[in-house]
Amino acid sequence: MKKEKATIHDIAEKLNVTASTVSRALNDNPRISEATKKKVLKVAKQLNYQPNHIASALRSGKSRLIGVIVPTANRNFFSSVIRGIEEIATNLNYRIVISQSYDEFEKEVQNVEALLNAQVDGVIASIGKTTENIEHFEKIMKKGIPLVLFDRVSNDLEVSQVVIDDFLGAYQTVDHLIKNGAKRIIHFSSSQRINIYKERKRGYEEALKDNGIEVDPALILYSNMQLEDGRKLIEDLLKKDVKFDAVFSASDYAIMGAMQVLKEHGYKIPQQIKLAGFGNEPFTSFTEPTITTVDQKSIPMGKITAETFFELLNDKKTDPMAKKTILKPELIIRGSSQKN
Amino acid sequence: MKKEKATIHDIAEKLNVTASTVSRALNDNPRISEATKKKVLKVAKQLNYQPNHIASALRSGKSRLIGVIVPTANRNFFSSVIRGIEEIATNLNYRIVISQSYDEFEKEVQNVEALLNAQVDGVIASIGKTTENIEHFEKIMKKGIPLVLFDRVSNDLEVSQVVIDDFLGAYQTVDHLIKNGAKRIIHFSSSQRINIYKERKRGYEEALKDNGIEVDPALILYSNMQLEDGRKLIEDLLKKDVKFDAVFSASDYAIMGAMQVLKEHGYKIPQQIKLAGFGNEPFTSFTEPTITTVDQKSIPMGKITAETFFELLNDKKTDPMAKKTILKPELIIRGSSQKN
DNA sequence: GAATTTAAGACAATCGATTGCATAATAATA
DNA sequence: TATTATTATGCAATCGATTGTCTTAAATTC
Repeated sequence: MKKEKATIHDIAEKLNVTASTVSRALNDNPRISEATKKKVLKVAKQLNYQPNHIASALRSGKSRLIGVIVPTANRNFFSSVIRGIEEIATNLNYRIVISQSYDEFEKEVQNVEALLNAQVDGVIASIGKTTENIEHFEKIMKKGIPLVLFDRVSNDLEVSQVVIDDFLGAYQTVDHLIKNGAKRIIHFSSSQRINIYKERKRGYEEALKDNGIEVDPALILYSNMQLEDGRKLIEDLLKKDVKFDAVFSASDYAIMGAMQVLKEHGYKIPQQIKLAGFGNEPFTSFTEPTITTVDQKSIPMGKITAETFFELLNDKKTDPMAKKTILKPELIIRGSSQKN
Repeated sequence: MKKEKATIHDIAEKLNVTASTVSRALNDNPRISEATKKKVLKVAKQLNYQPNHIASALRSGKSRLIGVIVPTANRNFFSSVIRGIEEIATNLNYRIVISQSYDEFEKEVQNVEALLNAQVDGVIASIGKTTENIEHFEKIMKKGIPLVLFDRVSNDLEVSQVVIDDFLGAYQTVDHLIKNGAKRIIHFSSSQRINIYKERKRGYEEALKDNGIEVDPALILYSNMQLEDGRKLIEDLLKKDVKFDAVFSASDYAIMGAMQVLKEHGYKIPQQIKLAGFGNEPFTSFTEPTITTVDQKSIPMGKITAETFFELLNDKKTDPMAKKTILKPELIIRGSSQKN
């Protein structure tokens, strides 16, 4: 009953060959005859041999581990990307190691260190909100292992990345709001150091211009874009009696807060004020009215990120070009933005 | 510029000691003098030494990796538990390896195999819906490494587990519905092979009995409890003209579907029909009315699961008692269930 | 049939850290 | 001072798989 795990040496002994032969046989090396391979495979099964990845990793330098860094694992977007990554990785017999930065620069740096120490074969990450410099990511690249960024990326890093076309998503949304009668559109944004917010704002501005509406900086409000922020911003606007007929938020949470306050004040959505968010969080289809938003293609993004990662991993060329994949977002038109 | 990673041998050479001394010094072994330890630490920093976890893992048999198996990473509950686990694990300098079973038995078995091959130091898991037998989990236990189950557990396994008191959560919810005037309460449930659903049903039944209401099996409906299931079940009831004044669903998604259909048919919630779900999914606080539900304490559950795991890991006793932690759920009373 | 390839394995070093046992040097004890 | 304990390291094996080089025997070529 003693289940001592079998090693290649046990197999070797049983067949009167050496461990190297067994190793090569198991790896389908052409230097080993078919007959021997068959025998090895048979004994391996018989002994219930399970390869020791750690030993293999030590010698070969490949751990079959991918480090994944996200700000937080329990936001729908990130957990969906993780889901996508995991699916691809598992199929290729790789494992993913998750770590969270909590949007803290310090933790992000620590996470990179920890993952490198764990000898991951590469890293997939989405940059935290407070990340100031990117030396830790450069360290990964210097090691010569693949690094792929998704969604929250950095322009300072010559590295493969997967994003959605935030500009386009915002542009289409604002254009849609205008086509449905909106003229004075508030925009909720956040730190312009973060690409996605900069791009969404740009999309907002361009859509206004293209529709002959002047951009009024006073209508662009910056916050952390949580639900509470959305509430406060709208309450402020109402207090100051600022006139507006629509809100385009770069975050679904903030637009949710906005909608709550507007409804509390008796405004009719979408008749008096139209709303649109960004992210297609699950709750946006459960509210009343349902919220128009932009789908970020999170699961496909995870899959494509993983695929990009494996391309890099298998690409033996010395300096693989940094490849930028831009996914097309999808405007999901729902009740909060319809004409009357 | 060549950044060859330093090993303990490099440190040893520089100090004219052996690698074993360096290893012991780094591990703060009492057999090494303070003076030497200081010197080693200094040179280690100077060479930017980073320990190779793989090498250490091979020799010591400890990978500092925890395998985590969940049905899906992108459901709020699971991603929150993952978040909690990660937080604790990271603090203890452990890494977590995520894999998803997609509620498929086959995948779950494969995941266990893969994690064991990756030499994880233990496994934390929530069992899939279709899991028929538990041999794969027994295999983990036979290996003598910790296994902790959370939420979806198995009574057949003598293993530490962390759950919420599903019975209590359901009981309190149904009691609350009755106290608010409900008399004929529908219950949405799912496979009775899964503990949590069995317990929730039991809580429902007990609460009815304790309030002098007879349990009517016709009012208990079984499904997969997705949103669509909730819709269908309610549509059926309305078609059949079944009378009821409340619905208690073991899933928030199903109750959401129910609410949609009821509102579409002109029913007033909660005046005519009261609703309550289970899980405290984020969307339940954004609907109209907001949905009464039971909070499952997902992040604490993750943390406690991880803590239980580490207790087991550090417990050198041969046969640590399987420890069952039962968290108290929290009934979150919202608009969908209030008296008139 | 001698010379040269080729095929199939064996041998042994290696990856980097850990650890049981041995040893040298020093301190404590008789 | 001789003897025993103690302290601080060194030595070498080990974890399990991988891989460059070498060897042997069979196959091919002329």
